[in-house]
Amino acid sequence: MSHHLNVSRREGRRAAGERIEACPVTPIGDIIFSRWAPTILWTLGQQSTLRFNALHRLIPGVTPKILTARLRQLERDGLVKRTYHPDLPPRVEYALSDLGRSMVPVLRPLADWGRQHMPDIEIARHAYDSARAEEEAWVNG
Amino acid sequence: MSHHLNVSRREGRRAAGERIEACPVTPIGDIIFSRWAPTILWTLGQQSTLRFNALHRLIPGVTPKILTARLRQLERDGLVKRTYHPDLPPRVEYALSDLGRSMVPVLRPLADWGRQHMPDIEIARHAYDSARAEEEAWVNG
DNA sequence: CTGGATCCGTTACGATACTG
DNA sequence: CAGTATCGTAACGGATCCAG
Repeated sequence: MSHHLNVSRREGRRAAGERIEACPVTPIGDIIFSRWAPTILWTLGQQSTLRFNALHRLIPGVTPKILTARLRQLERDGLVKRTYHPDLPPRVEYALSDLGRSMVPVLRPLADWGRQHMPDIEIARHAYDSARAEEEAWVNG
Repeated sequence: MSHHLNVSRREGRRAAGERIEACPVTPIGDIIFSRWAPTILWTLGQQSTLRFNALHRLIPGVTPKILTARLRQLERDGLVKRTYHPDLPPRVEYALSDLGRSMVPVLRPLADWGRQHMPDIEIARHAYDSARAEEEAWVNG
């Protein structure tokens, strides 16, 4: 998955009696855990086709290097189609493949959950940090 | 996002007229993009509570170090509850919070998509690699 | 023995600059 | 316009070590 893409997928030896369904998300980890992949898919899903620099402008924070790397990965995975037009200046258009388009709706529940619960997470973080700070102050007397 | 957790979330300046909904997945990237976070959430979702080493055994491939780090993060985010029992030997139990439990079903569509389309992705990868290899052979004469 | 922490190497990422 | 080159950072993976 992006970093650590080359993970040893060795089988886990299960103790007898332990019977838990393996995490079903793991297989697509390579896609989902990549830093910008979901954002790229989402953005391409909003616009039928986009040129490299357009995509770059629409995704603030990503650098050309990373954007290139993710697009190549998504192209290899068959989620994105890259079309090179040998014009002057050169023109390259990116679009979702059918496979890529099928993934976009899947991101929805994730996004909805985020919108709904992000505030709770922020609160939890502040609470945790406060508790840790207090704890530390107590130790340092 | 685990790696690169400390990402500058600077606003992107949009060119006038470009009107695209920002990727709604980004806000929960810190949670979802972490290498083991979904797996941990999923595994805890199957079992009401689990001890550290039990969790370790159930998630093959993760090292104690990483497992600890992710559990701390998820605890800070309010998704996981950590309970320390000062027994001998010591006992630490991990379980999902209500917030954490609410996230598990969200992973479903992702998992289903993966099960359905993973073969297509494998095929696309082989096709891409073959094309590249052929191309290279052509260049090298 | 359990629940970690430390040391060290690898690799994805990020920032800036430069090129066909 | 569409990337590539170079460099530094930080999250991960493996192995080992440690305290209660």
